[in-house]
Amino acid sequence: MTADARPAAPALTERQEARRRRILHASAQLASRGGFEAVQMREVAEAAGVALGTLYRYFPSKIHLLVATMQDQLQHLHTTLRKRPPAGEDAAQRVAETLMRAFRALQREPHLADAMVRALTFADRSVSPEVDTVSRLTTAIILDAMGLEHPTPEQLSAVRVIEHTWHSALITWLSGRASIAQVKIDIETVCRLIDLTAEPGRETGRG
Amino acid sequence: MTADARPAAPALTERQEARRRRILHASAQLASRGGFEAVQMREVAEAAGVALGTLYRYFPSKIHLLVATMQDQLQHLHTTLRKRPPAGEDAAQRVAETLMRAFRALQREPHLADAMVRALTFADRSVSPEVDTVSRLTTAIILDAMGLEHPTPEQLSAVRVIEHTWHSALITWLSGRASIAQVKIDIETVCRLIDLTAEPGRETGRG
DNA sequence: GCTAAGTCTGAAACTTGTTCTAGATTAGCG
DNA sequence: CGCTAATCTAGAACAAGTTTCAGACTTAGC
Repeated sequence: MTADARPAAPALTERQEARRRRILHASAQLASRGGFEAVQMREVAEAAGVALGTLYRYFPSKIHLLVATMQDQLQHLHTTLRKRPPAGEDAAQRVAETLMRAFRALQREPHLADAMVRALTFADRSVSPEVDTVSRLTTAIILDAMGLEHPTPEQLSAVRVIEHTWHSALITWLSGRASIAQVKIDIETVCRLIDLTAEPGRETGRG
Repeated sequence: MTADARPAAPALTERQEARRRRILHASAQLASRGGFEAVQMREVAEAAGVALGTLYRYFPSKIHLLVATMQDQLQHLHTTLRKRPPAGEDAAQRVAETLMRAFRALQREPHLADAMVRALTFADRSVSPEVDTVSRLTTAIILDAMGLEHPTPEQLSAVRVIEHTWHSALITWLSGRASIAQVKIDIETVCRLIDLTAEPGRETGRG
């Protein structure tokens, strides 16, 4: 039911788990201040109270660190959303509402959003597993909003396109090339794809 | 009619124009070999036969350089496409065909694609004007394929979403998280939005 | 408690993007 | 031609991500 994040994490000790959390916390904190550039590995290490080498043992690159930070934040969001699910009439509305809620959360911490999203789209192949985890989490959130347990391939395509739009629209907003209103329009526009792929007469069986 | 690229370029001399071209050529060459990482400013400068300081006078950062490289390549593509426009029945087909043609071009130089696309999405506010130019060029290419001179706001939204999908799908392909087939499906999926925004009975007035 | 293996620390070193400087070259102009 | 301002060159210097290493500390097994 729940998406398992780490495939073969070799069981960290308590102190190691604490270190990991301190690192992620420091990362998010620094990112919240000044975005991607403000997350400097030496500063993260110092703020987390670990040596630079240790930081690199936990997260093999700055990109890995920030993608893990995003994973963390997304998990929070997912939990929050499950507590208060979107209330829209049809699937498209609920997905749009969900994404707009996430967007508003990001607007509260635009620098953090900058660091996480830039890392996510800049990641190369060496970060693929971690980026994939983020992607699966995002997919899960969207499917939740749609109220689907067993989506058709067509619906999965629509969800992928929605994710593409979501990431890229965030990028344009973060770099100041699109307004908040424009991001909203883009999200609503792409969500119309959901109506296209909905099989008529087959409503959500969600209780 | 044609999109003007440089707003206030202070009229380069012939030797300067030649230098600029040598730099862009070196950039594309190095990018073709090894992607984003292989474009090292010192190497670009050496390959182009200019001093490092000069390179930075022409392009104030590696990102600026790669975005300019993309601008260059897109201009080629636009010219090519105008010579052999897509032949599909309706607008959605023509746009999908156009993007797939561009995609095949990128597949021939995957490393170059990597460098350009990663730079484009990683660019921060300081590169906004240049990224915007690329975006306008892309929009022009898509509108050409649709055969529209005066798109409605709704249609522009669809085009923006298509661009979002295009960029983000490329990213997933470049980082090995999506197959060529999947990119094709995503493009075709998002192009269905065009049908949604087409006003019935109002066909292209293209001669 | 003792020891071997693994982990963490502190610090230096290396890489590549970026900046800076002093002197040489070039362009435009009288 | 000779002057002046702008541009270009070579190279050092700096910044931040990443790697490396010797020695101190933890952990697990005995």
